[in-house]
Amino acid sequence: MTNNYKRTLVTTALPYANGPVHIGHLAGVYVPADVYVRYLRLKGEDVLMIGGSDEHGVPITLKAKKEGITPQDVVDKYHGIIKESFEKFGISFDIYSRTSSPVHHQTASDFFKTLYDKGEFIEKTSEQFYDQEAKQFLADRYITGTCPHCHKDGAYGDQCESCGTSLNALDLINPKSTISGSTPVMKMTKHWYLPLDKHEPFLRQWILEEHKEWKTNVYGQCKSWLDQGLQPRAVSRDLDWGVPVPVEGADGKVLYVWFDAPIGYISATKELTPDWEKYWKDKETRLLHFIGKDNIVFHCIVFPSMLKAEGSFILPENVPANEFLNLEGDKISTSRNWAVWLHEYLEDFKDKQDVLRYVLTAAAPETKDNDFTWKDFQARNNNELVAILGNFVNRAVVLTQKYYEGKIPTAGQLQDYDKETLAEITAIVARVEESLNLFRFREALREAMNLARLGNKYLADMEPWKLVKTDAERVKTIMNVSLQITANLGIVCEPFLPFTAAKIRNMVNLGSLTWSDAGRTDLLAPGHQTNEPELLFAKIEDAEIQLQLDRLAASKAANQAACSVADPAKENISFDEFSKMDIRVGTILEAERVPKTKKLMKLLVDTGIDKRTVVSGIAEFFTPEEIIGRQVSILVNLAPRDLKGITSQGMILMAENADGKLCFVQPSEMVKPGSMIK
RNA sequence: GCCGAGGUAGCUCAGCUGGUUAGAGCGCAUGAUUCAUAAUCAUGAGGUCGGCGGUUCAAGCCCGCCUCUCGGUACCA
Repeated sequence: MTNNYKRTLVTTALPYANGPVHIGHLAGVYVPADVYVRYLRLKGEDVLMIGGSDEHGVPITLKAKKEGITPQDVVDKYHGIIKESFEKFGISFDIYSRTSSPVHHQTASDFFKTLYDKGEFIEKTSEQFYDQEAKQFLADRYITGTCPHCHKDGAYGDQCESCGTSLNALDLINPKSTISGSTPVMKMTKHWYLPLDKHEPFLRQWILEEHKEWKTNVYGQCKSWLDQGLQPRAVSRDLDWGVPVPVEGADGKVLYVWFDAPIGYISATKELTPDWEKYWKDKETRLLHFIGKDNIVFHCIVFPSMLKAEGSFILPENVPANEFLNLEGDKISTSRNWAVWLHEYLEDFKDKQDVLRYVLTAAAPETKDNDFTWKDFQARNNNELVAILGNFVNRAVVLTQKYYEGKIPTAGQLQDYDKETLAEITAIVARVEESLNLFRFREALREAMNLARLGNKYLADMEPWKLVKTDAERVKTIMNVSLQITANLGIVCEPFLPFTAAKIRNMVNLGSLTWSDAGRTDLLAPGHQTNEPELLFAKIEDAEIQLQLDRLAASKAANQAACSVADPAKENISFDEFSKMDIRVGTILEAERVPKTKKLMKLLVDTGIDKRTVVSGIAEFFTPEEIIGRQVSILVNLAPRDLKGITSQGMILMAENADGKLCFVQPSEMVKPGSMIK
């Protein structure tokens, strides 16, 4: 597969510049990509690794507003933190750029223009909220109001953070602009759409027929999207932060962030080399996107459609997407501060980049979500890196110092066991290579560690420390073999543990080697002088782990405290306004789940006035049997509404707990159906 | 509800187009050993392969139903 291509272009998902990078990003994208790229470089292949910060989009403008700074300030801050932490961590980007750069703006703008001129977009005019005071259209996120579902204030136009429901801004009750506080009006606005549906036949052929070798999670996800049918997707929006839409009459419109972000890969390449077209437009280039599973649809469906529509670009050959990494059993969350932040890790664990790289590779979420625990981190460091890898290298080098003042001894006549051991080096290297070619990084790393295991076993079986008293000549051979294994570790570990590999090569005093040197059993010539041994890894004590666990516990406590604070009171209303609501006590006579829904229950309620049908979103918490006969509060004069083809006449009042659980609001003793609640 | 991915030893995972007693690493137990950061090496215990049914001479792998986890999607008056 690899052989048909002359070069490889690796892109890594652009981290969103509204927060630092955490272990989830690393395990899913950057560590595997870096392992792969380092491996290809070692093989002497022509490869570029592209990265950068994704700096546009509404969340960044909101964050800026909240902190009273400009969007540029926000992205400057996080781009700086992210870029620096990647560098220190050893993610070997050829370039780490950003989408606020002039080159990117130009590139994205040109890309849009090309598609525009080719007639690849469709134009649609629709009504959207407009703030008359601020004179601008409002993104969903800029509108706040009362959630139509849980009736809490402070819901955003796209999502209510109280009940977690995704919303349509048009449904918000009492909408307000977060910019001026005024009530927005509806106004017509024009936008351009990429007709994904038009590319569907091509995508089906290209993915479902020609790329059956993609990972099952990626392939399945694509099939799911294609089977559901693709819709045109807006590529522009009314906002003042982003890449301006480069056509007449598009003032105040920018490219939608999903459209400009992947073009960032192209911009960065352009910034890196004048030869960029060779990497993007030559059929002999292999394009690979390293991403997390949340990005599958963009990189397998949307971006390829864009590239295809443009016409001159190549399409990805593979998209090795990973699943998600959890932390101590809970989902990683930037807003809830439930994460291990890279820049903090680098502070807390100085010079232990490879430890985290090792743990994240060994426990990478390659086939399903995985859990990172500090206990596991400690165990893998102490029991694997220290005990197996570090220890073997140390034994080999220390014995060499002790017996030969650090000079490589000459091997004598090889015994069968020596030959078998040397042959095993080659076999291991081949297996590492095979796994890496298939993007199976966990497996590759495990195999690389087998080289150290081989060394430990060889030493234990040969016992040179005993033999040295009776057969000094034989010991020279044993040590020579052990040192050849050590030197090989200096190569094989490079993709996974670059800092460690450099230390090993330094200890045995070898310069840079290539992957083709791996497997050789004469890397170290007799008489070659090695350097003083140094320990590769240090044990990590319980106290250090406890510190991290305490920090997480504190974060959890802070979240719970924030959760337990009741929402502020709503605006005052008059008694008349209250009186308009006709709330009664009713009795549930019948209840059944609405088929094909998760939450809906169809109820027949005796309101005292009549018997009426009400559809309520309570099916997640109650079974029909347990609620029949129960007295409940019901708002009877709410306008009827059709839900799943059933007319709901009224609303059952529910109390919602912080965890989202619902319970009925009912009278403390039985009352006559139809009793007023006032 | 629908679509997709997953549920294999305490933990993290392998198991190719179905084929002898289901594998690895770590952890655990026992033994050996001391060159090495009490590290290493050997041996062993530990699995109703999520559950039930079916196809087959033969199923972890194929089919059906159920269940749990994750993601997408519909849905909360």
